[in-house]
Amino acid sequence: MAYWLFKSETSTWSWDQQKAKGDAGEEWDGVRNYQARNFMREMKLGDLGFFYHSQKDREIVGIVEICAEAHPDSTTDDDRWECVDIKAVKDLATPVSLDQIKQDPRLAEMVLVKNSRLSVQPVTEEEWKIVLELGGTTL
DNA sequence: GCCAACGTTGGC
DNA sequence: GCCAACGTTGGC
Repeated sequence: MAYWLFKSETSTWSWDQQKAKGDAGEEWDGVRNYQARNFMREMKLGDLGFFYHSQKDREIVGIVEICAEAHPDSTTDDDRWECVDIKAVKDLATPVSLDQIKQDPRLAEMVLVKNSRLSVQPVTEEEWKIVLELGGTTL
């Protein structure tokens, strides 16, 4: 089981929109970055991820599950681009802000901190547990 | 709204 | 295959 983090600007695709899709889930399309795509290719059914709002809110708000492995991105004919489908699992009881993450020395190595521009990124099991704890959430 | 950091593109 | 120019992202 691997853990991931998906980043989205609230105005582009919000957590509320993701939740509205329910168990059907939704394509995580529109990614045009090789690193991000490569991570999506590694994802397996049932892997879990965080849903992060970038820009204005800057906080992790929820938990998602991979419900379809990498397939061609339906928003482009360019066959270089693939994406996975994700579905909302649950809200974090308390959102975990970027500030909190930066203040916690245990999370100093998170990709979110190290490479803020990467929109799809891996999360270690250690980091996963700490963020859940900060969010007052158990699965 | 600014700007630093980064990724991609294309000319050579 | 290098690197300058450009575009985009996202924190501040």
